[in-house]
Amino acid sequence: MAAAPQDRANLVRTFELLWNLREHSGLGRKAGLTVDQITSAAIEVADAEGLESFSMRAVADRLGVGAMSLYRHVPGREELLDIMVDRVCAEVRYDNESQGDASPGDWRTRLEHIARANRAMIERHPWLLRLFPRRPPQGPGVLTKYEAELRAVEGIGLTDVEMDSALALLLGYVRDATAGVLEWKTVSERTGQSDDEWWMTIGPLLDRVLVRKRYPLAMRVGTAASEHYKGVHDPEHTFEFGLQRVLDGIEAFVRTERK
Amino acid sequence: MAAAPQDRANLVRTFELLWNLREHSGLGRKAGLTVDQITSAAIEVADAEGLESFSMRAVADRLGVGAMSLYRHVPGREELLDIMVDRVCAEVRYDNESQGDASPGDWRTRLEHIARANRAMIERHPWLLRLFPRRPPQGPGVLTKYEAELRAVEGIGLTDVEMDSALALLLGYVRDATAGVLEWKTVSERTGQSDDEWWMTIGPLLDRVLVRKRYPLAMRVGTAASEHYKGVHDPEHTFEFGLQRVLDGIEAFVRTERK
DNA sequence: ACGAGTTTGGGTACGCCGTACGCAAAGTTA
DNA sequence: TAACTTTGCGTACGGCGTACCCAAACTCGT
Repeated sequence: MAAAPQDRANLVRTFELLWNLREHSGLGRKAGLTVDQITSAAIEVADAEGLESFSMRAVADRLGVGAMSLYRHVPGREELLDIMVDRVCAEVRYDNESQGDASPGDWRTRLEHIARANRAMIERHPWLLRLFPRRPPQGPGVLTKYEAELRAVEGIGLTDVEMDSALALLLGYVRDATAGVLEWKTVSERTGQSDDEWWMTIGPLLDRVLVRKRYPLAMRVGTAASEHYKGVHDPEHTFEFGLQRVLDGIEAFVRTERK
Repeated sequence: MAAAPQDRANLVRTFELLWNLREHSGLGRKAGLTVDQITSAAIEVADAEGLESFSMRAVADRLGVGAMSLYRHVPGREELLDIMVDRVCAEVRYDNESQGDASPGDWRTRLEHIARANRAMIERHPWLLRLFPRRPPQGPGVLTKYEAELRAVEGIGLTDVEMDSALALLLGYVRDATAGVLEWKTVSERTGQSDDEWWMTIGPLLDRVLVRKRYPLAMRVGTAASEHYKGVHDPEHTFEFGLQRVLDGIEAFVRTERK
């Protein structure tokens, strides 16, 4: 539990990697590998195979190099994950709607845009879900994204801490809801079992122990929710439901603070 | 990605374990180990050492048995985690406030109680956070808890799917907010670095790259939020802020549906 | 041109992990 | 006591992160 000086050194080095602060002396053998290449390959592996198949060896294989070569450029696996997070945060852009050209009071539209952009980011890179909770890497990608998100709630009558809390609430919801959508919609990432097969197995078992009588509400609602997700309704609809509830909650607070 | 029959067999076996459906033939050597003992030891290990130190060997060591003995009683690591989840869900009790003896219309108080009970559960067992998103094990603990939570929102004017969505919204918030509290409050579970040490290292680095000018909002709000968490204010306050926003959002919806 | 110095690539190895397999110990039943 | 069933668990395999170390590739001073 003690803080090893090694940890601190890695933290500093990762920070320098994130901000491109390390200058090359010009001496020595030319690097055939860059941090950017490693990061790209790592993201490709995680996107394609999932986090549980993500390993230093897999990343190295994809680059056609030896496993230990990666450690010349990146402190370790955990730090590489931080760099990956910063990179995918950098790829989300709040170009128009969240900026000043929308009416300044229309923060709700801006937050909706932010919510959808974050959901899209997670759907592009589902492994992000397995990384939370995590201390966010303080790189340019994360900070730019955070700054843009703060601009969306700036000047609507919240204190600094409330702005942070409101954003955390919104983005937390997006993570959770997106996780729900991904969990139910597609083949399960970890077990390799599709949702249908899962219900086909578990449903009869539940009947067998007569839990319908002991858990009437759970069975009724569970079935309804399951049907709902299975495609009769749009999973989009469920995401929107919670999103509007969150925004309503923030809106109610903004109004009482302003009055 | 194909569904191995092995997975299905494990699913069935785990279900039988959860519901105590396996009867003993009476023959053969007496079992010196029970699933309950294994589950208890496993929870103790995860509580004490964290999920990253949780391993089959560690659990076996705590029980004073060989590692492979566990596999006589439990299909594998993943299934043991499912059983642990069901167990800790069973230990949360919604005794009084969330039941019918409160006024039937006071669903908001009931949901607050549920939120706090779930937060307490996560704080007792922080490793739960690393398990989401996860298909919930359909055991007695999980189902009892779900049933009780549904009773809190039954009959207030929501459809079945909306009841499920509202609960998912609330519990998702609780997970996220509790993760935030734990992340900032105590020594970090994974890196072994305390939050103070982290800021001591990262703060000067941020200054060095002059990001205060490029990310004015992020720096201002980040500092404010950090001070807030560090103890000037109660972390309880932040949890409550988001909780009330979520409940406001649900309340606004309930009202419009009823009118 | 050439050795010295510096940096990179990566092979080997160690200690973890989950767990398949198979055998010995311990119990019941005939 | 013999046959059978169930449990405990030692051994072993393949995979992981990564410490260590040396050779290859490059620049520079001479």
